[in-house]
Amino acid sequence: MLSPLATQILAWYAENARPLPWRGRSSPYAVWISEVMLQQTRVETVVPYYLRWMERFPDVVTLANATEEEVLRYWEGLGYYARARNLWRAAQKLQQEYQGQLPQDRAALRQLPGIGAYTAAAIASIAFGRDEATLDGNIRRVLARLIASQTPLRTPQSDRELLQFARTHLPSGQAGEFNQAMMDLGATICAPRQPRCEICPLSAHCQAFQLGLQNEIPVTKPKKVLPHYVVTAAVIVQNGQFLLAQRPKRGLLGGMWEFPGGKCLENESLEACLKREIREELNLGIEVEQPFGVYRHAYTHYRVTLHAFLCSIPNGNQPSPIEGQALRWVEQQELAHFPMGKIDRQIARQILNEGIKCS
DNA sequence: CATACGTGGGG
DNA sequence: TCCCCAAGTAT
Repeated sequence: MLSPLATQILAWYAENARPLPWRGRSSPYAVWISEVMLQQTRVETVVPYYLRWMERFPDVVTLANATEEEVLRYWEGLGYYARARNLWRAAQKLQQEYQGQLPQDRAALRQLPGIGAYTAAAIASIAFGRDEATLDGNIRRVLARLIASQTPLRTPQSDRELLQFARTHLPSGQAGEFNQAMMDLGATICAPRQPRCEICPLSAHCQAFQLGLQNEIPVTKPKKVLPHYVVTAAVIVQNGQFLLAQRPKRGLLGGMWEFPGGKCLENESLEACLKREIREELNLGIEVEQPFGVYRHAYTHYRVTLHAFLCSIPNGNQPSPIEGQALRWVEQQELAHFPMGKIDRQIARQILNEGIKCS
């Protein structure tokens, strides 16, 4: 027996499901890739990446046998790059331990790198028809409004309440549809701001709407102010080649390539900062020749203003990475082959556009 | 349990 | 310009 709420949302979904490339007769692999790409990322952003990815890595084995570098290149621009490396590692685990097939069980899925509580239940329900409820940002907001929950979202207490409610309405055999329907509803009607309650198929079941509280719910925790850092980067040119360094596998932009540099200390000049950073990281003395560009960027938890400088190396010195990071001298035309975050890609593009004189 | 982790679009 | 936030996960 379906609950009236489940009946309503499934009927709405049957008419209003967004036509997305991973919907329809998609493989479990396709569902997996789409779910990971969609983590904290908008549908419109994901679609072109998804299509390119599936063209190049159509199945688990193809992905497992690719290089990490190429995987990151296909991910470049999507952000949260640990997702790409985890996908690649998970593919290798699937190839070795599961004959290249995704497991169908939520608990087994949960053991793969990059698959957490949400994604495990999403794949189990969408790709394998399992009766699993799940919570993402959209579903949390929809459910919180349905029960007019005053509990701040993304807390263990809130998740317990919401998951319990979701399970009582989960239509057996149609959990995947139910979960996707809730997400589509959250994305298109039950929006964070200005929800369109007048056309919502669930308004008759929605306590927040009945109470006129749809703009007050869900309750969210106050945000913190983002710190701002001034950083420098060196475009080091020698014999027509540019020096690139690979970032550590863990942490910000893990495994991506960059023009080396780092954070300025208090009261430190840009040039002094750059020389110090290059000395610390590469045990290398450089000559700072001229300003190359200024780039502003906001990451999730801080902002940066990056000052890039054209630099040279006096008389035959050579860089030697202190932290064991990889270094490469790269021709202009090769820059495109190295996965980079947004700022470094902008610098690389500018190098190509301007055609740097080589010393 | 709090924090780190990217980027782009909309108001 | 600035703030919000979007199909979360790992530590």
